Amino acid sequence: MPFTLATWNINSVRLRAGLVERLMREEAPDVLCLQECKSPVELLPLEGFAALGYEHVVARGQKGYNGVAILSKLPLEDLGDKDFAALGHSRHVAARLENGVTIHNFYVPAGGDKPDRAVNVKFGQKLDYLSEMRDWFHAERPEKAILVGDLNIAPREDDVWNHKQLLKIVSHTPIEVDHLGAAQEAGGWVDITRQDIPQGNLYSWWSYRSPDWDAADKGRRLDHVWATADISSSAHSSRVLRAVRGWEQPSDHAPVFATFDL
DNA sequence: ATGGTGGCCTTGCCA
Repeated sequence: MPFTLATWNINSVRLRAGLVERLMREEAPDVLCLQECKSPVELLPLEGFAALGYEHVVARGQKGYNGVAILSKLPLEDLGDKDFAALGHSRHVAARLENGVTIHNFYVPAGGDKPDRAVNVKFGQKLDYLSEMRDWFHAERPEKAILVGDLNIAPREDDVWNHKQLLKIVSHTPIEVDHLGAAQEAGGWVDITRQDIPQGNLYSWWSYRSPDWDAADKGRRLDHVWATADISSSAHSSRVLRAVRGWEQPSDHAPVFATFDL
């Protein structure tokens, strides 16, 4: 049974519930993972989602910041959440589909402006968060699992609009890329998006501060779809829906899709 | 080196 999964940093799900519903109507992924919902779970606008067939929800939230949700047409079992780096933030939740596939939905800390933990606590928290992800995956050895989310790191040179210019910019520094790679390696995670689209520049985020984001195209690939090796060969049809970044009152992120034949 | 935009916890904080 093939199923299609999408990940999207929505930057306030209550403000953009209409955009979520539009994506559900037009693209109809079986599972839609959201980050930065910025809402307590009890205030999520779930009625409209359920009316479109997304009746199954596993979410964590808090007022104003962070928040992750898995909205699904398929039944979900809540597998809980982990508070990596003990931040007390809603940045992870996991669920299992009836076919036995586990889905991890992550919103990794952005890390502040200065890439130096001695002067920027948030950068240290980001690195610690990634180290604890690494340790957890090393202990858990995930199988039949998919990891998606806004990982707030663009690891490859062609994941950013200008590699050299961004080497000291948080999201593309070598130490962040190393930490992300260690977490990926520890879980045996395969980068599904790059398995399907191995060549060429690919972005999922364009800053609001860029006056003409589309023409300037100063993007970064911050949003990822990973899978464990045992199911990675069943993945195909990865794509970034860049046009969604151009919708009315958009999120600064575009959704990333993949399909799995399982 | 700086500031640019956007959302919410608002007159600052976070991304």
